[in-house]
Amino acid sequence: MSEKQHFFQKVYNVVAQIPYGRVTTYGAIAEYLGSKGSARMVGWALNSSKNSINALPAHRVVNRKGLLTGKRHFGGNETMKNLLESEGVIFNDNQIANFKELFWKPNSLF
DNA sequence: GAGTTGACGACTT
DNA sequence: CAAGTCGCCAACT
Repeated sequence: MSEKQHFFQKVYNVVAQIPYGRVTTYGAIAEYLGSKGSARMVGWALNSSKNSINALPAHRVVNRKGLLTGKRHFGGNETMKNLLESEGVIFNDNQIANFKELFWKPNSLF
């Protein structure tokens, strides 16, 4: 297992740790991994995860604005938004209204 | 093997 | 304040 895979593995690990009703951002995860600017890799990791047997709560990962940019990868419908709303997340159109409150940072106690 | 894309983010104009 | 550009690194064509 190379260190690159560690990057992906870490993403899986962090995303899996996101508490119910909480959300995080790609950048926060990337930063936690030590590659602050590689938020795209986090997205790639999730993209790979959907192809894997991993059942990651990727719907809890949004961009820094709290926008569901990845909803199109959930089948193109509002599955992502629906799931989050199910967890008590308040939405304003496609943006999380109380994003700041729900923001969960890796390395944070949960 | 080289170029393009991508679930982002921060900086610059 | 809004839009454009660059950087990040791996995967896909």
